[in-house]
Order: sequence, then structure tokens, then C-alpha cells
Amino acid sequence: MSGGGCNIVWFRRDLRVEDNPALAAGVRAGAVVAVFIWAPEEEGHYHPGRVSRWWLKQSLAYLGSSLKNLGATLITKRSTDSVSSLLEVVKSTGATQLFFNHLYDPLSLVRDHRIKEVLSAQGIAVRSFNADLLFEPWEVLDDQGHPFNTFAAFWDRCLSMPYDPEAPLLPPKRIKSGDASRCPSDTLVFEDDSEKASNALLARAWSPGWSNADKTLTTFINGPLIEYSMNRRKADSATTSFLSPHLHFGEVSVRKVFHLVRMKQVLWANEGNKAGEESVNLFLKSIGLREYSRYMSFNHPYSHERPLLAHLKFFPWIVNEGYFKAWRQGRTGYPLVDAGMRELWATGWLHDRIRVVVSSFFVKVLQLPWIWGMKYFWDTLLDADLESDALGWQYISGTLPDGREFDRIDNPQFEGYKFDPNGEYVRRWLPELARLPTDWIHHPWDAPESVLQAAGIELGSNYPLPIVEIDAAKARLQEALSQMWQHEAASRAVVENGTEEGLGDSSESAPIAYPQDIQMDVDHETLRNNHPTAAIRRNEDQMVPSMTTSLVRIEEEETSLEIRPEDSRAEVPTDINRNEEPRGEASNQAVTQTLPSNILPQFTFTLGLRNAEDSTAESSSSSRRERDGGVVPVWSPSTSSYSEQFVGEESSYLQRHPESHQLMNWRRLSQTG
DNA sequence: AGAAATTTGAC
DNA sequence: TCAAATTTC
Repeated sequence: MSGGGCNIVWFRRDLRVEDNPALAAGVRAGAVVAVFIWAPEEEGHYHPGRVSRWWLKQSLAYLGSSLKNLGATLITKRSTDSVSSLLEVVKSTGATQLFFNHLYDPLSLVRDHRIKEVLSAQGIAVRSFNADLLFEPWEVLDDQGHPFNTFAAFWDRCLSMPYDPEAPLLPPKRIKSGDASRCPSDTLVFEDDSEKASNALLARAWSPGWSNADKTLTTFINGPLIEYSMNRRKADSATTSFLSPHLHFGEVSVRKVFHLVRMKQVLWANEGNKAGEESVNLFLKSIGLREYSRYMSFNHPYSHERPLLAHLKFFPWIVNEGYFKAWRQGRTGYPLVDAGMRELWATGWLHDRIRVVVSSFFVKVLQLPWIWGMKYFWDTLLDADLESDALGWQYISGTLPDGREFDRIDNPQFEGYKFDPNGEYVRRWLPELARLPTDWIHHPWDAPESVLQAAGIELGSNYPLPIVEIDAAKARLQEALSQMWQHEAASRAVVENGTEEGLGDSSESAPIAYPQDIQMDVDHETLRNNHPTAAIRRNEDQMVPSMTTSLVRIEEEETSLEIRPEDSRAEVPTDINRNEEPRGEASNQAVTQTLPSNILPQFTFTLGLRNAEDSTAESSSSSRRERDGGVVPVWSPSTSSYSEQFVGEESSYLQRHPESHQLMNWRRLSQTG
């Protein structure tokens, strides 16, 4: 009896039918209507980038057909407000229950709670589950019952919990379909015309979708996993799992990954294969970091926009758009950094090691605000993941209790020796250095003139001299740090005196706006492509960006990005789609030829900037939530014993999004499962 | 050789 | 941080 109250299963970042607790529960409860709501405006300025949207599109199509084969329909809705869309779906299907899986970013926590409130008020039962983590964030606590604030301790505890993570669920054999005839789907548009060509190339290297994710996992476990610990010093991506984009959209469950990998470990341990065992530990650690990123996001909901350690807000970041541009273009003069940035630019992908190299360079050598780098990663990475990226950047920036020392500068030259000893990686991505002998490949500035000449390199002309000398960077960093401590002390004095003034601009409390006026160099290639909108669009394009000098706020400048609600498509700024190679003649063919078949020769970027910050102070409240009758602790700065050392978390990202509502609403967010 | 200092790696 | 590894004295 399909009329007898059907069940809505709301898919978000859990685009799989296997080990999907919300789906399983919905199926158990009766007839199911599956729904996906595309509401990118809710993400504020973390609107998904082009490659991420491409992935989502494929993944959804895949899920849709899987569900269809099982007997259910996936309804897709374009929305600017998930809550009201969901309400609409509920009404038009006559549903009595809603099922979904948890997310842990602050926006989702608030939104999901609101949904729970609104629907409960209408008599709809709402049930939510853990599908994204081995353990829920509130389950993993230290002996005093407090959340951990270092990764090692956190992960130790995860691995020694008194109970195992839930075993993965099988996909449903058959789904009884609810009546969705009065609930039409909207067509979701994830790319515009100018993005199609670049997106088509992505399909050569990647296959989104839950069963492809499963294949990727199997391939990895039966192949590179055993060598994982040996290979982790190489810049080459070939030995990585390639699971991150699949995991971001929940196409494969971490619990399954965990179980399969642990199984392998037991096997290797029996065979006395120490390297294999160690490899599993290392790989699991990266799974653990993903867990930890959600954990931190849950316990410190502002960690994607503010340093966790308070003193860092007094760090005098260098707001230099020229540096930022050079970094993005891969023209810093440090070959390993530049190769990494070109690879990111060309493929949307970077080995974890290289992510550390380029981001560390960004923060420590260029001393640019880490939040910019994080935003750039968000816009360009195929596996862009707010929680993971925030953790990574905070770690690099030294803003975590267990992060890198702030005054330590990694020298890209020496990292080059380590990660790319033969210079292959650099040569692949920097064709202009391809003919440089290995001895000089990571420090061309030291090479004798004759060597440079023979390699066709003219420093400062077809390859830049180092943008900042490492020694100068060290001195500058010391200077910046002493300033930071002075400001910090001054601030403390102000607080103690109860005075409200004096402190000022050096603090990050007035957030440094992401430079949105990014201009593309109008060069020969633009002209050649003769893109009709090139002239007007260029300042929205990140392709070959050059920055103008001002830090103009977005709302003043980017009216062309305004969202028109009647537009049913994703409002993505038009890109100029072109083959772009770093300047210099070496260019296209050279790079394309050296590309392995699984790497994409061409890419475009979009700048998905939205709302500028206007942070308003507002205090959050401590709260607890119900969980099947049990009480589940929720993040609470006032009760957390170590919150003192963290930045005051009173000014909220959430407050900038009127649709997100108050933190107070978290209070009774149901965690039923 | 053996202690001390320095560098490295980790999340 | 901090322990381990490596280099220096």
C-alpha cells in the first residue's frame, strides 16, 4: 500500500546504495522515495567548484540508475532552501518519515536541525544516521570525557574503542517505490556550456559513481596498498588510493574501507609481512585524518575560517596578490612548488605530499593568509572537501595544537631532492626546465650560466628567479612572529584592562577577504580563442589569473555573479575555456606529450565566490542532543576545558548565512540511529 | 668512540 | 612538541 505513508530518503554526500543506513532504514520501513536537493547557494562562498560539480553530476546519474534498478526513483530538486524543498517533497508524496545520514560541517548541522524541527512540527518522523564515519564525533572522548585536540591521541582512541565500527550493510535487494507521481524532478544543471569541453576531459581520468568507487577500492587494496609505506615519499600520484573524491561524495563508505583494509592487514600480519602491515597502518592513518577533520569541524565549527590557536589571529599576513598569483600560476621560481601548482591547475589533483609542499610554501615563505590558499584548493581540487582541507591548512599553518611549528620553513629545494630525486615530476610539469640536468633541477638559480644556456633557460625570462629567498623568508617570518606575540600581548593587556579599543587591524578578526578581483592576463591565447565573453568575463576566471591590486569586497564588484532565483541552473560564472600552458613557448604539445594517459592536459577554473564576510558577533550555546533516548554531547565552548587556548569562537560563519539560523537550534538535533 | 647538537618527520 | 635519526665535535 504505497499510499500508507511512504518514506523519504534524502541523499546528500552519501551517494551509494551499499552500506547506506538511511536508505536501509527507509527500505525497512516500507515504500521509499529518494530525493537529492541541489542548493549550492546554501554553501555561501564555498559554492562547489567546477570539477567538484562535474563529479557530483556523474555520481548522481549513477546513483539514479542504481536506484531505478532496485525499483525506486531518485527525485532531484533545484532549490535555494533545502528545508522548504524537502517539505514540498514530503507533502507531494504524502510521506510520514524522513531518513538521512549525518554531515558534520556547521552549515549542515544547523540546516539539518532545522529540518528536524520543521518536519517534526508537521508530524513527520525524522531519523538520521552515521554513514560517514567509523565513530560519531561525540563517541570518541578522552578519559575525562572531553574531546581530543590532537590527532595522535584521537586516532589511538579510535583504534582502541571498546567496540568496532559497524559492519557495512549490503545494498537492499529490492526497493518498494513510493508514489512520486505528484513530485516532479527538476533538471539539475551542474555545468555551463563553456565548462563542457574541460569537463569532458575529466571523464578520461575519473569514473565517479559508487560501483566505480568500489572498484577503485579493490584495485588499491590488491595493488598499491602493500607498497604504500615504501612509496609515500614520491611525488607521483600513482601509488595513492585515488579514493578521496569518492569518499567526499560518500560513494564508498569508510567503514567498508576500514574493514577490508584491516582484513588485509591481518592476512599480512599472519604472513609476517611487516612492510604490508606498516602500509596498512599508514593508509588507515589517512582515513583517520579524514575522520579527524569531521571531528574537528564538529567540535570547532569555525575551523574552516579561523585559526584554532588564538595567537595566530595576530599574525601579520602579507596581503600580496602578486605573490598569490605567482603561486597559482606556478611561477614562484621553486621548481617543486611550481610543478605542483601546474599539476593542480591542469588536473585538479595533487599528491598529498605536494599539497603539503605548496601550502607550506604559501604560508611560511609567502606568508599569504592561509584562508586564501584553502579557498583556492576548494575551487580547484577534484576532491575538494571543506573539513579535510581546513584541517590540512590549519596543520600547515601551525594553527593546531599539534600542527607544524610555525617558525619552521621547509625548503622546497631540499624537498625536491627527497620527493623527486630524479626531477621527473618537475620535468613533467615544467616543460621549460625539461632539459635541465638533475643536479640543478631543484635549484636552477645555482646552475652555471653555461648549463642554463644549454638547457634553453633564461632565469627571470622563461623561468622566474625565486620570488622570495628562503633566508629572507626566514628573517621575515621571525619578524612577523615577534609582531604577532606583541599584538597578542597587547590584546591580552587590553582585555585585562577592560578597554575595548586599540587593537586593531593586524588581527584577523576583521577577516582578510579573498581577493575576488582576479584578472586573467589577456594574452595571445585568449585572443586566439576569441571567446566572445572574454573581455567581460576575465575577472571571474582563475585560469591564468593576475590580480589587480585592490581587495575590493565581492558584493561591490561581482554583481555578475549574483544569483537569480528564477534560474534553475547552477549559476556558475562563464569560463573562458582554453588550452592554457604556462607562458613560454614550450607549451601545449610538450606537456600533452609527457602526460600519462590518466592525466588531463587541459583545465579551466571557475571562481565561485559569493557572499563576502560580514561577521557579527554572536555567542553560541552549549547543548546536548538526544540520541535514541541517550544524551549525546554537542560542541560547547563553555564547557570545553581547553577552549581558552583557542580563538574565541563567538563570531560565526553561520551568522553570515541568514538561512542557517541560530546555533541554539542544535539543541535537539536528533541523532537517532 | 661517544656525547652533543642538529635535523627530520609527523597531522 | 618530541622522539628518532643523523651529523658534528
